[in-house]
Amino acid sequence: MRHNPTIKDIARELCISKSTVSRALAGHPNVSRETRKAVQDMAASMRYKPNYMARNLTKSRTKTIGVVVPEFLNSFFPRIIIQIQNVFEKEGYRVLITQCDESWEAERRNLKLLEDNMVEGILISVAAKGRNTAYYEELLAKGIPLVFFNRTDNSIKASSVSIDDYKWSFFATEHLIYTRRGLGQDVPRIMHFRGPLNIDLSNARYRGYADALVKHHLSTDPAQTVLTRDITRDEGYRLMSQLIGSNAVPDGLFCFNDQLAIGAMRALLKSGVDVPGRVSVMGFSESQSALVTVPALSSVAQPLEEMGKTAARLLLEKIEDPDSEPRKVILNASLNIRGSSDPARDMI
Amino acid sequence: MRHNPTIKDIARELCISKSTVSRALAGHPNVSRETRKAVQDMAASMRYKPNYMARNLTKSRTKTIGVVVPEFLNSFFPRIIIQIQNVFEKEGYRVLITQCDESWEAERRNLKLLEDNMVEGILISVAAKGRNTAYYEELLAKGIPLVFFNRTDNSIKASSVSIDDYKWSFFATEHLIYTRRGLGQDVPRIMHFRGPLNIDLSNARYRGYADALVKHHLSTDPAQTVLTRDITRDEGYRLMSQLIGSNAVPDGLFCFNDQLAIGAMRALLKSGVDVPGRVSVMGFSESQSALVTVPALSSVAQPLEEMGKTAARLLLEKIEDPDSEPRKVILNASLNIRGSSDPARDMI
DNA sequence: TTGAAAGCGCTAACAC
DNA sequence: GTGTTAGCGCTTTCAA
Repeated sequence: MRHNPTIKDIARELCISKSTVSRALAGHPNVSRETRKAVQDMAASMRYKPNYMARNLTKSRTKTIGVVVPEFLNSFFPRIIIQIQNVFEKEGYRVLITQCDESWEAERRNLKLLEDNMVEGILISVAAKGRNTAYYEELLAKGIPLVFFNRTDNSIKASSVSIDDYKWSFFATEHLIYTRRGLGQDVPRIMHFRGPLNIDLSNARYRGYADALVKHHLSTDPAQTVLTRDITRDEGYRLMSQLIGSNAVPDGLFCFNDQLAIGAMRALLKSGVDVPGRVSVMGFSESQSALVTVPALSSVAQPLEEMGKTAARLLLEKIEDPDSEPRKVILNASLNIRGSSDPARDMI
Repeated sequence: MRHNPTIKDIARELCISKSTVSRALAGHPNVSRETRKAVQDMAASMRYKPNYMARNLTKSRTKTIGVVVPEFLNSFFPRIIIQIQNVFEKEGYRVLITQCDESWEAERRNLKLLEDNMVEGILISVAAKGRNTAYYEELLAKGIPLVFFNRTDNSIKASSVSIDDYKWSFFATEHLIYTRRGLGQDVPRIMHFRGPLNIDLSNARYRGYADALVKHHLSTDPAQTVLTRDITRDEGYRLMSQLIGSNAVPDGLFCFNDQLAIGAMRALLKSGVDVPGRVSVMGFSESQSALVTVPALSSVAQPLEEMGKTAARLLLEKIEDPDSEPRKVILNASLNIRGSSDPARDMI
């Protein structure tokens, strides 16, 4: 690294003190107009850049926040992250992004990494495997604010942004029921591929599903709910292949996420089972691929951009006023009905 | 932020000087075994963490590098980024990630942002729209090393990692020719959806395509190559719809990337055109969705993990030895033939 | 083997 | 308005 000009250099050049330079640059009131102008011109001509480390050291701040997501290979989290970055960069913060591949240990390592980097706050969506509740609390106790988004940890007293997973799962399941009944099946058998138990929202989604069945007087046989090992396409494919093998193909399938749904649909198509004619399939969270499958996948769309922005603002709020009360924001969502669940829709 | 313990605190506690503490912690040789032990124990019990800003300020380093990618909604760049992070975190660096949504101006802003953050080096894959060559050179001149990956700027003298886009496009095109000939079409009409002209590799891909046609004595009518406006699914869909409308559906289609290919395939399927029976389609870069379409999409697979690791190491090399010569690394790739191009393959 | 002192670049009292 | 001084937490001569 070459030597960058410092306020000292500017001061020497102008034969004034560095405090004056500092003040002029910081836009302090008590600087004469001429001095300020001179300093600004000199700074520009020397291509001066403030050294943020020195500045932050004196102010004992880092102006850095961290983001922890379970994965970022699907477009879901990247779309949120982009918004987070937008908000924080505007405020002069740096954003450190980490992903943990759904692993509990990696999540912990990431949190530690961010802590070591002295971030002023952390935005997190919890991993599918395992739970770091104790560590979240430790961070909170150390004065590092946490804001949860999408996948929250409800046992923690911290701000969060999410949608009403219960409600939308209820609606999604009802949609499947209505559709199958519309096709003449009065008592459709609707199954659920249920996400990991240690994601709070996966339980909410399950309850939404189950309650919809109850409301419509349908069987809630536990065998209709399959707990998934992973939340990937491969897992969806595997589970549905099993069902096909044991002749237990349902009339409707509501999946924890799109990946599972896409995998399941693929297994069905491969076996020549008609989707949606024979089985209606619904995903959740509207992935990139929902519009790539044939038929296109019905899913619950979340306002990701808003979620990112809101999460960022909640964290900013907490950083600026550490004593502010945590807030739980619930965003709206929507049901995107496509060909995978409803024969009346375009298949492509 | 609460007050973290500093070496001063440790020193006071142990009644020794902070220089000794610093040395003990840094693993300097000239510290007695007992002192070192005492310091380490005390540091552990006080939960001491070095303040990286102070450390970096004294050493006038930032231990931060930046990454600039054109987008990260497709899994392509995230997969590379994960590897970059792995390499650099192991070396104690922070990684700042930025994306520019293919925009030239946003890319420039990102570079500036990274520069303001005093990164010690930048890993970049250039945006589709516009080119910041002059700015790259400015950064290089300022002593900030740049390493290009995937999408390089060949006019810049800097290290880079990529695959041989010409060669693999040539192979991909040959595959289409062989397949169509195998189906009895001696003189197949192979089209190309060509990527943005200001991405160097998009020209390489075009040349590979064109040369394959020449080799096999096929028409290289310019009308067979369509310059795309974007490199998205929508654009692929739009272009193919036009071709269908004007009755100009080709026998084979080689696309700049998977997104275009998927969009094109969708337009074909929507119009009831048989893929691959009537048209063989090939993408490039093996996206997440390649295995979601029906038929599955043939594509050129790149070693993304290796690309990320290699790019990271090249940058590290350059940071540690600024005078080292730039190196251009070409990685191997492979042709993944699936149902979209070859009727002999599984469609699902 | 250890300590004292200077300094990295910047900000913020406190004087004048 | 402006300069002086001290200090953020750490490393690194230079002495002892």
